[in-house]
Amino acid sequence: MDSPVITPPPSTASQVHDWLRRRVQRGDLAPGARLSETEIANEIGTSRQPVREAFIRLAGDGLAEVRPQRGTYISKISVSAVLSARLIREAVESDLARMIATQRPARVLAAMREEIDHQRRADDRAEVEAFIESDDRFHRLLAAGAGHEAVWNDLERLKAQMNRLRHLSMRAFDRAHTIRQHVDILDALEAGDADAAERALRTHLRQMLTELPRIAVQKPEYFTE
Amino acid sequence: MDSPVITPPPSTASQVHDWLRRRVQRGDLAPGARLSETEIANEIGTSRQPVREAFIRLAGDGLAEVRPQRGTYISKISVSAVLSARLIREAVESDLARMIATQRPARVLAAMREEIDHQRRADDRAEVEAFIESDDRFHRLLAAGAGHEAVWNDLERLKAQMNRLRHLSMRAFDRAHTIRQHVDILDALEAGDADAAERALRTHLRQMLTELPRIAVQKPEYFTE
DNA sequence: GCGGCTTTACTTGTATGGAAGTATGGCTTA
DNA sequence: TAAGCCATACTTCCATACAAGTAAAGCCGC
Repeated sequence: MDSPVITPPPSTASQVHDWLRRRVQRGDLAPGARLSETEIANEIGTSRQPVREAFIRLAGDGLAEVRPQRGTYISKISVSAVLSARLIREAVESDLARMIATQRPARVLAAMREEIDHQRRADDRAEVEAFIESDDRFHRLLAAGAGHEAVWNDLERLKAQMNRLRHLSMRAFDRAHTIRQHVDILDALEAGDADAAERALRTHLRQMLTELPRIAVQKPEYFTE
Repeated sequence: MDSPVITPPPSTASQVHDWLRRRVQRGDLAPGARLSETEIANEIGTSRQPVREAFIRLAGDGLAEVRPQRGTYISKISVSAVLSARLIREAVESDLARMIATQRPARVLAAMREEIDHQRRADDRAEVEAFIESDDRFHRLLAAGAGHEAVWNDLERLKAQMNRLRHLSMRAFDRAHTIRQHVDILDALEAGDADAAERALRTHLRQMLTELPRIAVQKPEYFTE
């Protein structure tokens, strides 16, 4: 019998932290934007302390920088950090794809097919947020299918950097292109062709290498390095 | 002309954080150990607030858990987290090794050879800490050689979990074995044989798969999952 | 002896005031 | 006009007090 998991009621600080993190990832808070303990505290009706602690956690996520006596700012998107994160994802997901190609777990492959359908619908309706979430689930299934779902959580911090970029760059063309590449990956996995799956996956993730410069030129004030 | 990089004086909170993190990684603070804001504050002569903020950062590193109204504890070593971290490292370093094998940057290869000498000396003198540090530098050179040193920083959080295990498991036999495997890797890199380098590296990192169960049985109270 | 309640000593969470550092705009002075 | 000083209005950091929840020891009644 499973024991129920007892979770303590979320503290003010952690709620503020979650709220800020979501806003940063969605691009609602722009890179370089200034935050103020006092201002947010007044806004939500608490003292400065919980807000301050939320800032510390946000800095721990790499999404903000606290400069003593000067102010707290949303981190700009570091080009080199994005490139590193991308390289890591490519390496890890390649290995995961090879594992799946040899095991071909039916339920996971079916779930991936379903996500692709989901992405088609989201694309038709131009629902950007839903598309991104399904895209995330598709890649998460790679880890789950290989029996290493925990890997995905470890990459959370890295993905945070890439997610901000994705919210900036997502266009209708990109979505259609992404779906085609997902199909290529899944076809190779279902065929049990590890080499083809790895190639398709690396191609897919290298897409970002062409998007990054485009966005960096378009919104240079959002980037560093 | 390079401008000097201005770093603000380290705050009390960040100093406490650094201190705690080092102690956790060296195994000085055992997994499951209890921490107290008040106790540490009195010990170092400050108020609870900076200590508390150091706890928050430590929790962000995945090295502690703050349980509201109950206490703060050093995280136990999560078996699944270690396995995930290992899998990620294997995937990433394999790719890095392949890059180096094709480029063969002379200075980096020489530096790696030097680190191996360093490791031999540390092994002779049974200097565990020095050995581990050199081991770290050896692997870091993989990233640097491939022109992606930033990757290594991104893996810092993952390595933190593995480092604690390494401090628990390090024996004279392991050190000698590690050195031999480092030589295998470097030989393959210098020969420009990407496949051999990848094989040697994966073999090396899979060593942990045999060490983990041994330690987990020996000190079960340090582990979860 | 033993189950259950109460007290008490802890824990972390939040509020608030002041200290110290930084940036900015305006004034002074040449 | 322009350079330099200075007051002022911020910022984060730290200290302190109090609030609220937890856990364990001890007492009480049976």
